[in-house]
Amino acid sequence: MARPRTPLLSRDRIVAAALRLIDGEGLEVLSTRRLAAELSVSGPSLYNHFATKDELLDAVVDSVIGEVDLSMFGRPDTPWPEALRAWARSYRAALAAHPNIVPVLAQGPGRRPNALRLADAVFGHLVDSGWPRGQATRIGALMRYFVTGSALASFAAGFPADAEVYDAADYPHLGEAHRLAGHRGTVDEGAFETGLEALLEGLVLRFERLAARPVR
Amino acid sequence: MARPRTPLLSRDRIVAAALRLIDGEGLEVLSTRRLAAELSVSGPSLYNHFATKDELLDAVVDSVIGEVDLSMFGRPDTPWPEALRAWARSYRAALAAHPNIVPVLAQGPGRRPNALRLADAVFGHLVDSGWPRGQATRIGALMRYFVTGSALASFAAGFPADAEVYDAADYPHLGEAHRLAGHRGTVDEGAFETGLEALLEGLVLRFERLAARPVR
DNA sequence: CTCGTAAAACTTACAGCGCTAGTTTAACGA
DNA sequence: TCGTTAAACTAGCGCTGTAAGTTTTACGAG
Repeated sequence: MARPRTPLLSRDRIVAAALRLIDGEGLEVLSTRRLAAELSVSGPSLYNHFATKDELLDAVVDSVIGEVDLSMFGRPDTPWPEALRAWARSYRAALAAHPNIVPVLAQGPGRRPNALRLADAVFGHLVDSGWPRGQATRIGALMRYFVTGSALASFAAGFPADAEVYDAADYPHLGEAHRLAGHRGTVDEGAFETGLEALLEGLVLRFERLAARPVR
Repeated sequence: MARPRTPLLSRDRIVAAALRLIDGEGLEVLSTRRLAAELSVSGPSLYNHFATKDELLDAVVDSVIGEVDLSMFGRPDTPWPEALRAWARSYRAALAAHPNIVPVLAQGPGRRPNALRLADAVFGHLVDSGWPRGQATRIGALMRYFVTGSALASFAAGFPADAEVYDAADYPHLGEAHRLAGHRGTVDEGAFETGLEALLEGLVLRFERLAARPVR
């Protein structure tokens, strides 16, 4: 077939179909052929819209980043610790809604539009709140480390559910670790919330120390 | 050729060669054929030692985790904040020494021997220091989130070096972001250290609050 | 020592992968 | 109208992980 009268594909259509496939069946299922079949076209047709499969995956990642709520940064009266907390939760929720794309998201450069928009919002609010620019940059970075790390893989699932794995000679403190996998949601969520609160508390202390001496 | 008189391969040899190849040329270069060629054998021979390529990669990951220094947890007189700090730095350094395998490491379950040994050491030291077991579990998890997140991708490299990308209408606060990529090392390292200190400070506050009320 | 079994190497081959090159037709603008 | 560009298809390439079959060696039981 030659060029159709009405376009069969668009970047948005392709991205949405790819995300649906990845969410529904996993990242490794996303081949160009499989995705094309979902869109009732042939594999190479995708290359009319994306130069490489990686470019397509970048666009999928950016659409997920676009789901992160940034509204808390648009309210100058919202204290930065509260804004960071709300944002980190929204960020993690967006990633949790699409766990299968997170490995790509966590690894790749963040340089696409929604990622830059996110960085701009966080950085802007911190600087407006009084953080020096260099520190604000670091906070943007470290929060990304923490949130993407927490969304990437389940900590609890890393422990086999078979109690016999934990030979007391090798792992003297892991006698109860086989129970973790069965509480995966609460363990992982609890760790995220604990870490988030610890980070915020630590940053508040740092901010107060900065406020107690001249801002340069 | 049939079975040789002296073994050509062993799991350790295969893992070491795989890590060398990944470190030297990247993860995507590691095909079974390429790895086999490095070992002067044929691709399918690897399957005598590992059931799948994923199992091989798991073993490579575990060898990297084995490089993390855990000695600070063997000294009961070392305060837990100092032990966590030293460990997090060693953990990140081990990952920084092998950046190309980090995506696999960060994503996969941690259930192999060295990963369990690491978890045992951290958990054990925290519990011995007075942390309740549930909290100690969370701390082990959140530290993993943070360290692997920080080692996974450069934050600074996520910002294009071309200043024209940052249209002030879209990104009003990112006027200087094009400079980040040129300071990649110091930005990323600084963010890690800032986050680590904030985490530890926050956890110290939490520990003191726990100590101020009955331990259950 | 013999013999059956398991193990470790090789070769051949499969199905699937991302992507290129070439062809056909439609859209677009001069 | 016509040349160029764009979007779809087909055929095909080199590469991927891995299965199946063959050959030889190691091992342990009898």
